[in-house]
Amino acid sequence: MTPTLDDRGAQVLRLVVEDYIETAEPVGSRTISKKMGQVLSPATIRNIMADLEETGYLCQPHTSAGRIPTGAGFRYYINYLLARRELARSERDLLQKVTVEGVFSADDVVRHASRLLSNLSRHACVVVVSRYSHQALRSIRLLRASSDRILLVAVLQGGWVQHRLIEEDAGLTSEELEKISGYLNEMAVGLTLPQLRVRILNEMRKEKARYDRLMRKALLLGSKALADSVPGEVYIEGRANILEQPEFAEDFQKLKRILHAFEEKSVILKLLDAALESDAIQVSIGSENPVEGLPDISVVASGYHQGETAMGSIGLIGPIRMDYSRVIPLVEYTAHLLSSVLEHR
Amino acid sequence: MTPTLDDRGAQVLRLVVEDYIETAEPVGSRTISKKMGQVLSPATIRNIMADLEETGYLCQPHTSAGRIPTGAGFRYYINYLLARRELARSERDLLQKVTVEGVFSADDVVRHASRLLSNLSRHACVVVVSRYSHQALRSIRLLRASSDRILLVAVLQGGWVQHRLIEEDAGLTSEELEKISGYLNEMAVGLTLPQLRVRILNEMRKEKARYDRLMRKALLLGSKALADSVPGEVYIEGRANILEQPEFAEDFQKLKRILHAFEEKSVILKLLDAALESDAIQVSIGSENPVEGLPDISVVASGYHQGETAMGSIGLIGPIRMDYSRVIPLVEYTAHLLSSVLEHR
DNA sequence: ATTTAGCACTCTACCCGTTCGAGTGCTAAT
DNA sequence: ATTAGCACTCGAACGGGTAGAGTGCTAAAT
Repeated sequence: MTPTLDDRGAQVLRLVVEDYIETAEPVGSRTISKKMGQVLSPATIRNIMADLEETGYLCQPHTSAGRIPTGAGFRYYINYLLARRELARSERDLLQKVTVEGVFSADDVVRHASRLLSNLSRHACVVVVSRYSHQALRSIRLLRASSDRILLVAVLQGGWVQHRLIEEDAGLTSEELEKISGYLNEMAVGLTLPQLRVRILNEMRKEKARYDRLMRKALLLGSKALADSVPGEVYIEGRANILEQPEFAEDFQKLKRILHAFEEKSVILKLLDAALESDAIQVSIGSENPVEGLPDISVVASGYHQGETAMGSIGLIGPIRMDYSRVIPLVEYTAHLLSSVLEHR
Repeated sequence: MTPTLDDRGAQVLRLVVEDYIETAEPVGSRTISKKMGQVLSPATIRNIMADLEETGYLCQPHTSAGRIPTGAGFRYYINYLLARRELARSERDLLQKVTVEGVFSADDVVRHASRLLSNLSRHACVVVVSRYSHQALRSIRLLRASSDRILLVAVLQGGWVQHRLIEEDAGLTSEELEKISGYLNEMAVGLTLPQLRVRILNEMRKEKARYDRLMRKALLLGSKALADSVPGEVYIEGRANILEQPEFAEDFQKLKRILHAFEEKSVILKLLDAALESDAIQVSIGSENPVEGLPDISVVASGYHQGETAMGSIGLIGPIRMDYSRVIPLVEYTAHLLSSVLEHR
């Protein structure tokens, strides 16, 4: 889409969108005329609005109501008209404080950030941690968890911690376990989890593995632990903020659909999918978003990364009528912050 | 409260409660008369109902409506009239399968159970894991997490895994770390986390600690890691089920309060508090429940334990109008199941 | 040629009165 | 003690009438 509107049309569109974002009510020509300082009369505005309706940027819920922006209207607004409101110092400080201070695992950091972001924005905040599998291993250790289970703990580049249980049939003494653990660790350091898996499968075929019982055991346990891939995590904070939006208070069906979506990881992943790879902020409005059955919500999301590797994404989920001028810088700043905090771990 | 009702009164109360549970509508005398096989006419039922209203077990939303049970009515029903419906074989099998099968950490087990229970009951399910601090340590290990952070991993009796990061200023070689880890482990096995804390503080005063640098380091790291107590976890599944209840669909304020409560761990903990210590099932109805501002919900919960130690509680949260005859056995069975599964870990 | 005042028109939200039906309480008969 | 009968009450549902917000169109003004 190219900017096809003249100045006046664009300004009216902008004012309509902004008023609608504020009030959630259809906007009339009178209101806009006033906002422009009476430079143009309501009648003129009406003409302009009629044009905007023809172009598809505005629509009327019914004949004698004001106008509300269409999806295309919002899209145009976001692409060409949006004035980014810079974050207040207090907001930046708060976010910085929460993410940087304290000794937390990377999971905790993104969780805290998510919580705070949902509070600041008054929307639901979602964080996806998807790329455990791209992180190099810093160390790996086997511990006895019970008489027939072993716990594998992996510390990844950047403070992520993974652990999983492995069934173990043959009894191993703790010295043997220690030794196995050492073998695995030596093999693993610097590799990602999928790389380690490949390496283990290769080693299993080699000569040496045949003769060293403990090495054989180590490979076996390793391959067991890595058999299925790591799923990643989804954290959602501030779900209840959805309830504060008047558009959902009125339409119970929409509300239900959204809250049900929050219970399904896969749906959330789909919603934030576009933001996963890119660092740029992604805004998907209403029917643009990749999940059918949720045409009424808007997602503002951005990927965050650790060094060169994309690690996941963080985003806000709310009504189409979001305060983008505030929300976009918020998400952007938080994503940057996450990236830079994670870098130094 | 003692059972103060004659047979007829009790039967009518029971039928009113059961009909109300099913329909969420006020129940009229006609309906009850039919349900009793026309043994008594509606007029007679009306008299009985009027009595029940005087006693405080029923009330009318307005003069010409049917009756609905009061809190006291529900309480009487649960205490004296409830016929437990045994679980279907399929339900039991399903629960058993989910909790027993697969190699999962204890956290995963309670999580799965919670998810399934919420699906079976169509209510929101909450699990509290509160008693990490009562579990004896099976092993403890220090791993390097980054150049200036160390990861402490603790495996507790019964498959619970805890890990936390510790800041570490002085550089330690991996051999030294290994040794320190060994010291700590020796000290820790068999103790609970708070016990270990006390022990460490004691050791720090002793002669030996003064002269062995690594031991001193071990104690220091240990005390740092245990400085603050372990918070425990709260998992909630099936929040959206709340939306399916007609009483909340009508009253948006109630709905908001409940969903906001779900975001606050402390509120949830309060709600399940009573169930934490006891193994018996706890039912708290409406205004009985310990959280003010939530007079419209009912909590059915039970503690679960591991061996002799209370580990946490699992419960369902729904409208006062819950199908107790089904829900109570469900929660009870699940709690038992959790206890027995965790025992063998 | 553009803007604007004026006006008729449209549609919704709201209020109000009516009706309908479900359910009650009371009384008198069984 | 029970029940049939009946008058009564109340809320939900329906319909008409009104007020108000906002429109589109037309003709006048700039």
